[in-house]
Amino acid sequence: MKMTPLITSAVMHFGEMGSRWGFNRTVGQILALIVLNEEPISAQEIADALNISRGNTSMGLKELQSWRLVKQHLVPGERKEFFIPAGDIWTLANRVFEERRKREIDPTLSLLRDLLLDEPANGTEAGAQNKLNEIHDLLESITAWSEELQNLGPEKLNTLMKLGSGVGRMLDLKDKILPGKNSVN
Amino acid sequence: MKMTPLITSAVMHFGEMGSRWGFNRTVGQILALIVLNEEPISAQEIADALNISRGNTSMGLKELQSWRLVKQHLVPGERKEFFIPAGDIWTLANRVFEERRKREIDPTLSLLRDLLLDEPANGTEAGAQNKLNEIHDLLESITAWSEELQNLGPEKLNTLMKLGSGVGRMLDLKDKILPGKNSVN
DNA sequence: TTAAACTTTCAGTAATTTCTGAAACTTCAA
DNA sequence: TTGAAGTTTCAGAAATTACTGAAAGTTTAA
Repeated sequence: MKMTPLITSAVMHFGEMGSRWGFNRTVGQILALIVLNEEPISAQEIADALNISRGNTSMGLKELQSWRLVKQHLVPGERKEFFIPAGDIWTLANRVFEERRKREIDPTLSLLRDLLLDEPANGTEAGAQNKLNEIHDLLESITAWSEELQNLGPEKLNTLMKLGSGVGRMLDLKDKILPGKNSVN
Repeated sequence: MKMTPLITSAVMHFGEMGSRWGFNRTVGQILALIVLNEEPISAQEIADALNISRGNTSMGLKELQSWRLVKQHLVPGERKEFFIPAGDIWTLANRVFEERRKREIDPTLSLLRDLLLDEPANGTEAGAQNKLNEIHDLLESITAWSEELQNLGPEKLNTLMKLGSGVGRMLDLKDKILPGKNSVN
């Protein structure tokens, strides 16, 4: 595992950004290293390349596996475990979205559902509940929509993204194309 | 400013989630309080309701203003400043997306652009650059797409989201509807 | 101008998160 | 079974991030 200047810059940057993406510095670095490395890489090599303890490496790898971003790769004849990305870039990005949705939206959705079951005790609470209801509906739309996009599959999703402003024009025409169904207002 | 049990639960939860959404506990709590409160609320009232120092409140409000999530509201005849949400729930969600994109994607995009300008020094670097290029393209698509969705406006965006699986069928037909333009492949 | 009413800043402290490294654990070959 | 080669765990240390509160700053009214 040779850390060329290019790879070093990228790895360091992914470390910096790590915390903004939902994991910590070393987890970000480990991910970058595994993705950018052509060959499977062992935990010890990672620890050496990044100058971090073996323990930290182990925990980082565990976390990345819980995010389903990296997976183990058994090399025949080798005792130790090697790691590789859990899929192509597209898949990884999807996984990050999905995991983050689970961590950032789902818990709130569930709390909001609970809070909306209670009868408002007074005018103040009624007003607050209205707001919470709006938030709830919005988060639910986002969740449904993101699931929708997921099972559209990469190719179609790509088509949709590349469509650009065409999507607006298409929406204007949609009632002609998909009569009756799903019409809003 | 009366903290009913309902409002308290919501505010505490938004505090917990704050860090996952890109700001810290008290910033999350302050935001929730301002959104759920019908009337404009002063910094002092916020500090009292949340049991946090006046200084912390001031910094939190500054941060929320930098995210363009809350704004000042001048009450005639009152010396102190009051705060209200910077828009409806929809607007706020949009702002969060936008700010997060700025913090989470833009810096990476800019680094990747730089790294891709360099000539690869060897095979390893060439391979890494390929990956980086894939990541770059993906992030650029996401950025372009999210801008696209933004200036679609709330109504159309809502239509699109509510369209559900219809979007898949629509894509199958798109070449008939928008001949020539934006065709992919 | 003064001072009251309010806001902001920031040095220091507190709380939280991350990391280390030694010990415990696992697996496998001999 | 033993021990070598590896992995994981976790208590405590280090680093980072958030918070307090006193002091400095601002604004307005008299």
